[in-house]
Amino acid sequence: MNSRHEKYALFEAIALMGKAFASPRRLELLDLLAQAPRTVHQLARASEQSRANTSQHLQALHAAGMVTRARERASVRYALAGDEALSLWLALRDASVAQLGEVERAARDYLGEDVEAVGRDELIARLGRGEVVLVDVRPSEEYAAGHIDGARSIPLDELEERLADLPTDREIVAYCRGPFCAYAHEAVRRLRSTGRSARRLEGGWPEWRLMDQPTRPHKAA
Amino acid sequence: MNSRHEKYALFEAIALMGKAFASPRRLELLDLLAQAPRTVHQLARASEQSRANTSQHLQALHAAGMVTRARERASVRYALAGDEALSLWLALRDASVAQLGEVERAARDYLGEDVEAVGRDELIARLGRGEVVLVDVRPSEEYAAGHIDGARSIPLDELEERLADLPTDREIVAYCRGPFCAYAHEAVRRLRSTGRSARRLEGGWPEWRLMDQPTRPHKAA
DNA sequence: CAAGCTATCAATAGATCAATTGAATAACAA
DNA sequence: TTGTTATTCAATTGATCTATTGATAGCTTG
Repeated sequence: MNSRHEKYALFEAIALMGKAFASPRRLELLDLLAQAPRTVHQLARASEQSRANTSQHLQALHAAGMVTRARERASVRYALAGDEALSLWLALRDASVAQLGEVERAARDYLGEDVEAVGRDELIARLGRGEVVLVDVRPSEEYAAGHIDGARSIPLDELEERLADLPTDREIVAYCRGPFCAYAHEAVRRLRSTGRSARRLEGGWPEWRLMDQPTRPHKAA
Repeated sequence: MNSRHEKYALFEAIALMGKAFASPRRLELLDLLAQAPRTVHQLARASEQSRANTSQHLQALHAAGMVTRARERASVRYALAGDEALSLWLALRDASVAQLGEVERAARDYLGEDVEAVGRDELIARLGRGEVVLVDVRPSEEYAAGHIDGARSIPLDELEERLADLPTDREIVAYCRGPFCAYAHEAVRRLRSTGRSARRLEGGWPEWRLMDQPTRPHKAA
C-alpha cells in the first residue's frame, strides 16, 4: 500500500536540509550569519575562501532553506532564515559538544587557556545594580546589527587604544559571538593583564537573543 | 595569532555530527531508533536494505555520536544516544517542514488524505474524563519499549481482527511514531469506515515523551 | 569443536561533492 | 557606452560517499 518509495522520498527531502550541515565551510558561514547578515564578498573575506566557492556554499544553504538572499544595490546579502534556522544551528553545535569529545578538544585548542565565565542571570542582576560594565568585543558591524541591551561596543582590535574608557574599579564582562568565539577570551586575558577585574559572558549574542524570545517548546505536527 | 587552521578544525569536528544527517538512509535509521533500540538485523529489515549497508550507516551515526551500540548475545543493539540526540533529530525534522516546501509535499504524498488531529492538551483533558480510548498502533515491540500512559496496544496489522475490543460509543484516538508515520492516519481511516468516531494524535510517542521531560531551554557554554 | 547466525570488514565501481579556474552576467558609476 | 565591482555559472579535477559483493570474525548452541 504505502510504497517504500514515497517514504524514502520524504527522508530524501529532509536530508536536503541535513546536507547543509555536512561541510565545515558551510558551518562557518552559518556561524558568521548568526551574527549579522552579510554579502558574499564579506563572507568570502571573513572565511578566507574564494568568492566562487563561497557563493556555491551559500547556494547550497539557500537550497536547504537555511538562509535567505536579497539583492542590495550591486551586492547580494545573505541572512539566516529566521529563528528556526538559528536555533537549529545552535542545537547542532551544542549537541556536538555534548556527544563528541573531538569538538571539545578542538575548542580548547582554538580558544586557548580558559577564562572565568559569568552566567546570564548573574549578569542581569549585577548589571541592574551597576556593578559591571558590559562590553561587546565583536567587530562594530556586528554590534550594529544587534547587541545586548546596555552593552558598549569595543572591538577587540581597538581594545588597547580605548583602555582609558574602561573603569578600573568595576568588573568588566566581555562577550562576543558565542562559546566558540575567541574574542571574549582574548579580551578578558588582555584586560586582566592590565590589572582589571574581568570575566567573559557564557555564550554570545545569538544565544542571548534567543533566550529573550518566548521559549518555544517542541512543536508537534 | 589564532590560526585559521584551529578554527577550521573546530568546524570540521562539528561537521562530523552534521554528516550524520546528510543521508536519507541514516535519517530513516534515526527515525526507527527514536521509537526503540534495535539490532542491525531488525533495522536492515525495517528499512529494506542490506545488512552490510545498514551496519555501515550505523557506524557513521555512531561516529557522529548520535547512537550508542551494545553487544547483546549474538547481536549488536543500537539506540539513540540520549534525549540530546533525539531532540536534535526532531528539531531538524520540524525545521525542514517549516523551511522546505518539498518536505511538506513529500509528506502529503506519503501520508495520503489528511485526517483530523487532536492536540496534546485536549487529549489529556478528555482522557481524564474517560471520553476517549487511546490506541497505540505501532508494532508491539515499540509499544513495549515505551508508550503513552493509558494507551492500549493494537498494531495496525491486527486492527481488523480486534475491532470488537474497541467501543463504538466513544471516540478513539490513534497515535504512532510521529507526524510522518502513516500508521495512525491509516488506522483512523479504517476506523471511520466502520462508523466509529476517530482522530489521530498530533505527533507521536517520541514527541510526547520529550514534552513530559522538564523543558530544557537553550544552554549556553 | 562444528554449525549457524550476526555483524563487520575489505575491495570495488558508480555517484556525488568540493574547490579551482576562467568566463558570463548584473548593477552601478563616470 | 565603457569600465568596474559583485556575483554566479560552467567545466574540470580530485576527493569523498554510497551501495554491493564476498570474505571474515564473534557469539551461541548442539
